[in-house]
Amino acid sequence: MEKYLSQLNDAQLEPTIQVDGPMIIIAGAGSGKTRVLTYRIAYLMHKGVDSFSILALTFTNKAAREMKERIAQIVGESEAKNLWMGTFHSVFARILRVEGHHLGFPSNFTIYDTQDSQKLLGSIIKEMNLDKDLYKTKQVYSRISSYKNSLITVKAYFNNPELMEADAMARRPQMGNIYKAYVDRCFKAGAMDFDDLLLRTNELLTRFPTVLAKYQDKFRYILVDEYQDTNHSQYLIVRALADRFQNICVVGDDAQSIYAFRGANINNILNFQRDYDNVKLYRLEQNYRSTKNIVGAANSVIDHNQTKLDKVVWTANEEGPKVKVHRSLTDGDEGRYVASTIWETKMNQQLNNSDFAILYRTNAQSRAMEDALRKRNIPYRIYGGLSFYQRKEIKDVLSYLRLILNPSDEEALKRIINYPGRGIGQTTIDRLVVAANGLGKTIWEILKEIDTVQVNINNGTKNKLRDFVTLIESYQVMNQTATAFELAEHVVKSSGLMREFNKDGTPEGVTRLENVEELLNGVKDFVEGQQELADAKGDLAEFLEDVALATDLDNEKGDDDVVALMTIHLAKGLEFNNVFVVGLEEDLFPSAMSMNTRSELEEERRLFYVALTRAEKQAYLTYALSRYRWGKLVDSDPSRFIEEIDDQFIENITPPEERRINPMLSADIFGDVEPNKIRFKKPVQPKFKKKDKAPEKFVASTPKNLKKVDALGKNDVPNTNLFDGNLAVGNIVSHMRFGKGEVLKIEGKGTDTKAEIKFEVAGVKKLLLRFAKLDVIG
DNA sequence: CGATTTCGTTTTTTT
DNA sequence: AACGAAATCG
Repeated sequence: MEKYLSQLNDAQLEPTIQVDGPMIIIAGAGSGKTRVLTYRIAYLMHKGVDSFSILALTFTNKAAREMKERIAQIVGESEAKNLWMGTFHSVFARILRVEGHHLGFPSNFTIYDTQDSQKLLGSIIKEMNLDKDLYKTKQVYSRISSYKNSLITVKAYFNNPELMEADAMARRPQMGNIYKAYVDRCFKAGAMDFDDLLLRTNELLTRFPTVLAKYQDKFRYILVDEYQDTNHSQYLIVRALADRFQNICVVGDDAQSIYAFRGANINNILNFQRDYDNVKLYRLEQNYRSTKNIVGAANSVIDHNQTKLDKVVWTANEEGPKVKVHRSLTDGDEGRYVASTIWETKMNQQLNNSDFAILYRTNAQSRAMEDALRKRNIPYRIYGGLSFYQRKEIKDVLSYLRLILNPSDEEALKRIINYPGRGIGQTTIDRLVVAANGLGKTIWEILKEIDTVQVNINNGTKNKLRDFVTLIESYQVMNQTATAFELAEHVVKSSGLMREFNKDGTPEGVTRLENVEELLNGVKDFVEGQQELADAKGDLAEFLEDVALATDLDNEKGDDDVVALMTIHLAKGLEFNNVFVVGLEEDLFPSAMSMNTRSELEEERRLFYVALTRAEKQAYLTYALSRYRWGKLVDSDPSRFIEEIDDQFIENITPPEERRINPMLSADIFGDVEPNKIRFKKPVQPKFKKKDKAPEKFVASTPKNLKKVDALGKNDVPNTNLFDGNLAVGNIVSHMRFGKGEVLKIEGKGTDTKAEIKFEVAGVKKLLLRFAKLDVIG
């Protein structure tokens, strides 16, 4: 143990060997908090704390797994495996399997994912004959989610006139009734959604003091990582469990709180010292990850936030190269710039692909990056987005497995009762739902009693329903003896799913088949992995739970040498040698949806801070002057976040000519640009005005005003436009792709002159003149 | 009842 | 641009 402790600096050592009492560690980015957490857990065990009585809550399963491995290296495998470690969701799902019966849930309850929940809400809204444009499932879902995360149960909702009024004012007076119906239906289906895993845990601990006492006694030492991103529900669980022994250690960085949109409450970390007595406070402020330039740039940005704890992150690392800022014309160019830079840097510095990450605000941005990387044959992997387990074909297979385990699972049943086609149509399903609701039973129960129950379904269809029941029951019998893998394979082959997937020979169809194959391999791996662990059952239920709570990051093979592409949210906690933060444009990052209030904007800024601080050696910030959004080419201004960085840490590297290393590779987004025609008379450096704008200014002004400020900045650029003045309103022009059109409007000047042109076929387009090659024909 | 086509919506981030 | 839901037809 001594040998490990000697690896820590003084600031890290103190909290590591502080055993008892409440404590908070404010850990700046890259300050070694994971190391402190792991060593602290090892130290607790070293000091005689029983490994069974330590609960460590992490933000991702991957973080938990890695931490466990590191602890195992110190204290040994057999001890480390007794630790309770995982995300809030997975740990409390595990506990609810055991204790859920107190609340009336079966131990094999299903975990509904977002898709399931929204589908159920969709049917409820339909059944209640509500206007689906007014009650959008997504909005209703997020509203209910925020109720749950704030611990507002259905009962609490109806006891709260303010809430009801707020929903009524928003022209959704039926919210409460939808909420009630949704909760009832989930309960009847033996299902919990993500938020229920926390809400029901709270219910359990509140309503059953003996259960609370049991877990208080069990978890004598509690550690919570990423505490700044806990929501109210999680906060209460932690407080309840830690109440008896008060051995609670939370770690976090208020500057990295980026999940307010799903209920995270930054006040949990800001107020921790008020919540417990005699809190010991530790700060980790030395950054070991990044160069001076990166740390300096990140600090200068986060300084613009008002809401924050006092903390000075510094580093003794080398100065390193400055943060590079690069401007492109389009998102396609941006991708090509990133890809070629990765290519060159890799060559020059002998780096691996995995030394690079491309981070973006929205998943949709991955496409341009992907295209560019593929053309350069740079291996990459996209994390997040539609996760593997949410793909249609995978959900189809999983729905069978879910239904076998829990036949009450309404969403699984509805998904597969007629897939592959069995001649059971929507009308039949609707009648089954009506019958089930009317009798207070599940659809499965109605199906089982189809002969006796009063339902308007003809005999032919009834036969089909009986066949379906027989099929599922035969699987249930098999599940008694077979492994999860044997069962899954049998289901895929015998249900007709395989035939269905085989049917179309399109490339997508082949991919689907491969995905199913991969799922089966995954089940196999799982079963084999579980069999190695003596105490695990290796059964279907556990597999499904893993799947329901898995994130894309968790499925990381880890051994691939690939460039990582992901959203900044997903990148939290990770680090890379070289990081590209792309799409730094107003309305994209910061997102247009997040500029209405100061707190939203500050969260965007923290997100940017997280992005920058992922980089060890070199950070690149890129933006494009126009990009395709919603299928249309849209002009954009550079993100205010670039301006907020102190000049001394950044360097503009937009080259005099757009980089088009290999014109053959750059099928341009316009499809009409001849690369050698693009010329600037001189290097066009974006000039960022450095005048320390107060954040208030951004909040007070409307987005429109902000745009003006930025536009002025852009117009400082010398007029280098070759086309300026050559075109007038009313001209008839010809465009290689869009064909003939008439110039409606010309706006802007200099390099940014744009023309609005009405094409005969393609309709009205706005084009950057410097870029679009137009022939004036009249 | 099922297949095909059209229409409309979507892009903020995720356990 | 891309996907899903609804409308339409067989």
